[in-house]
Amino acid sequence: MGGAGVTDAFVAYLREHNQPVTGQRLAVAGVVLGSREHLSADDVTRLLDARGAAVGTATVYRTLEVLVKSGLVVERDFGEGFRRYEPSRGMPNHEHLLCTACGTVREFRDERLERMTTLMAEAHGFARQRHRLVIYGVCEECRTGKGSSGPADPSLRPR
Amino acid sequence: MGGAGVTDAFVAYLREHNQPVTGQRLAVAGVVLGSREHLSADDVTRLLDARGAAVGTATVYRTLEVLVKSGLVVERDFGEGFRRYEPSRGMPNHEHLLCTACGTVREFRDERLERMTTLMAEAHGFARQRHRLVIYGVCEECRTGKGSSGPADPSLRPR
DNA sequence: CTCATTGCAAAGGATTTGCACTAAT
DNA sequence: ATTAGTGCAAATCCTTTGCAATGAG
Repeated sequence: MGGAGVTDAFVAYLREHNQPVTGQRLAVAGVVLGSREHLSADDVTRLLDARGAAVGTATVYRTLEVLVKSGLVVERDFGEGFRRYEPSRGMPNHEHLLCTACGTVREFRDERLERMTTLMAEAHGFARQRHRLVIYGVCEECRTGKGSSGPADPSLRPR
Repeated sequence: MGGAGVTDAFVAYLREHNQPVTGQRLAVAGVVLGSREHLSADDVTRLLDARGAAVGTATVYRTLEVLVKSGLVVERDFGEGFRRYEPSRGMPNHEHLLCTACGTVREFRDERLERMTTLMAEAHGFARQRHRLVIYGVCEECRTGKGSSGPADPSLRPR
């Protein structure tokens, strides 16, 4: 299946911080770090249920927080009313494209934005910390009617 | 004070749509349309209370919805966990700068972004609908320590 | 008068927290 | 053994909804 030891870095992080390495934490980390999607806390809970390794809601949230603090996962808010989590992979700063029809998220990088937003902030006396760009639109699959290549996992969307 | 008839357009809208023109609606519209801030539903409620014209929470939300539908007000979500509302004024599409220290919002326009985001979306097979750019940073006042020129109204922030 | 709006309180969805219980070290 | 994590349920926060009372046209 692929993701053999995707959680290794997380285990290392926990050990370094003298935090217990529990089965629940490994399960949550495995799901988030092993996914290419931008999962919501609920998505994670559901995937774990489906996988037969149910974890309590509170623990899912608490573990996501630890993952974010470890730097292995990034928290996103696309204005949908809930947060999503994605593994930090290599791509440091990237932008998002959100399909308003199926909810799929595509990411891409554009170096210009980094510099542009810094200049824009300076022009208004702000010391830039970060920026968030989300482009809302309709993906190719939704436009051409092909219900294929979407989120893939049925237990994810629709919400 | 300035805003004599800022709600005229709203009254016209309500009449055109055969909707009752109530005191509460005018009060909410007066606060939102007459403000230069990006108010939350709670800010609106509090401003009305302070103004001695208290309006029920549900009515505030319902009226904000009508204002948004009328096109006179725009709804924003800066990922703070709640929504903000701002009058549509002239500025059609603009970006936001949010001070992570005091919560102040500054807006600005940059024509390039419109075209850029359209191209970015197309490059990934998306039909662009809109975009949202928020630059997070620290405003000049907060950096220089001067607690002046901030949100102005004490009943607004802190939340 | 008649129907839509209002206000209050209950309902909701996402996320957090209190606390007894269980497990990691 | 100790200490921290876990689950469940209760609690929060923002927003929505049900429903009787109220007010606009």
